[in-house]
Amino acid sequence: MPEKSEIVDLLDNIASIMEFKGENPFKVSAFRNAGNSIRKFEGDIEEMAGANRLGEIKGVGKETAKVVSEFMLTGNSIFYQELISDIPSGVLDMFEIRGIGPKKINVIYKELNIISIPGLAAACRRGEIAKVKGFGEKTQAKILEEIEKLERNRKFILMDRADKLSAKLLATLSSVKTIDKIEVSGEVRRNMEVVQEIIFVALCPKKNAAIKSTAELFTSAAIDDDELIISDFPVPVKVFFTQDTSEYYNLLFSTTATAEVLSAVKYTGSIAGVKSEEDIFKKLKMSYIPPEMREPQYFTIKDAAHKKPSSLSFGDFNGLLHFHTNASDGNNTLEEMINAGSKLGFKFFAVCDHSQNAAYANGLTEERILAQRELTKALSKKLNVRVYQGIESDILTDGRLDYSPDFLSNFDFIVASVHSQFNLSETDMTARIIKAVENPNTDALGHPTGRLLLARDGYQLNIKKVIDACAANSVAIEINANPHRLDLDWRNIFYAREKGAMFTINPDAHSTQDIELTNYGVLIARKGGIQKEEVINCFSIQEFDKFLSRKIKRNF
DNA sequence: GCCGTTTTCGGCCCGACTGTTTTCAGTCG
Repeated sequence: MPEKSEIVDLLDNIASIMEFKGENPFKVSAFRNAGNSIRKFEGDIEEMAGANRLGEIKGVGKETAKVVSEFMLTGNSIFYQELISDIPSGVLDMFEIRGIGPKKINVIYKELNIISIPGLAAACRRGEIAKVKGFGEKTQAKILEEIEKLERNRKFILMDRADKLSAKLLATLSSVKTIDKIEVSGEVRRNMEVVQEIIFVALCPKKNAAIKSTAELFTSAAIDDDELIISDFPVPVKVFFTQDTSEYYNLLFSTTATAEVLSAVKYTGSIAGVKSEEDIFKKLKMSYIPPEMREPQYFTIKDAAHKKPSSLSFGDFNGLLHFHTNASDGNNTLEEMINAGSKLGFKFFAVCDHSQNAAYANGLTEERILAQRELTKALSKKLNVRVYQGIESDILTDGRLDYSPDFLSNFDFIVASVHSQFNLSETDMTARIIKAVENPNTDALGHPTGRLLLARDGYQLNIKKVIDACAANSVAIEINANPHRLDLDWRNIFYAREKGAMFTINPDAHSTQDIELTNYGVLIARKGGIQKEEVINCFSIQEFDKFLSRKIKRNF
């Protein structure tokens, strides 16, 4: 049964290809809208399809419902297959290139007869693209740059996908009778934000039998000595087998860290006679380092106290601080978000919808904020939880926050974020963000670099200067827990902690399901050794109130 | 293609940005 995201992708692909073929733009957006409706739909899609009720979802009509139910039943769509039947597959690949869309791809294919990404890259290098009407030198350079980025990024998957895939694989591999013990290793074990291979280490008394029966579970599995390489998934999966306990821990240790770190801890080869990873550290005459901190940056930590492993967990969280509702671009009402958060153990809430400048996200006008403030008061009483009136205020191009200074003091909690004008110079962007951080109304800096992992680089920024400003102004630095962001990058956590900065770990939830994304932020925070005392979400209500009142007396 | 109805046909989100143009098309969020 296809996942919901696969259904949405199918409808999006159909829309793009129709656009490429010059279909009626409204027909195109009908497919795109149907995809959006299904993405936002909270009920059971499978059940709706089974009961022939997909058409009841707003935005899904007769035709789109037909495509979806066929796809769910057969994993295919004849409509889609017919649509792409006369287009070379290499042309379809071009839709992944950022910066060019269906119209430009059409020109590339029809006028230049280019039918693959490598062919397009070659034409760019020969300078042929710049000569075409509607294109130019800059577009040509941009296409080439994006193709190169795409080729690099193709080798990786995001943390959430790796997490789910490795959990599924672990369950499968654990069911192999000849495997006594198996653990995930490598990048997944180090809580890496992007992953290019998934590694397991297996202990098995009958090694060859275990390798053989494991290989049989997969379509494409190659045996290389004591290692199985499985190519059934978006990234390679490697399983290392051993029948020796000491070797098992050596394998776990050596496949967890990179060569750079193994060299830093002077691990030159298997250490005999160990019964655990702790034993290996003892033999290396070092104190234990948890897997997620086994990174080169660990060895640059100046304050010995910061080397302490983090015990931070989802259970430490009291405050759900940066989330959206259907007042701006979220899917759920404030009440639904609070109820869902309460069930997960959150005790106080700061709704942070988009500010008025964010028109694309239905940002709230002053009038609508005042209405939301009444709602927060009513819900506080009704649900018996503390609800703060927050905002994710856009940082305008000149560094001012959205709304007038007078009106800003109406908010209890302000996350300041950049959502526009990404292309400033490093100097201008740094000054812009520092100005926002120095604004006495700002409580937190949202997704500090604006990066989208495997998709878009962060803006040009002197991150250290920004961190300095956050620390100096008691502004919490966000670790945005959305797997596409995971921003602040964990590599900058060490510097931020050194400067005494506070952190806020937020799901940036746009639906009730998103709240649990907080977990990915926790995994990232643990890489930097962050303790719960450094995270404002883990404060008690009293401590959080104290944090809010640290600067100015609010109007509330 | 979907929706809604003043129900079987007409309207469908749009502004910013970029790079290409010489007044605008394509892409993105």
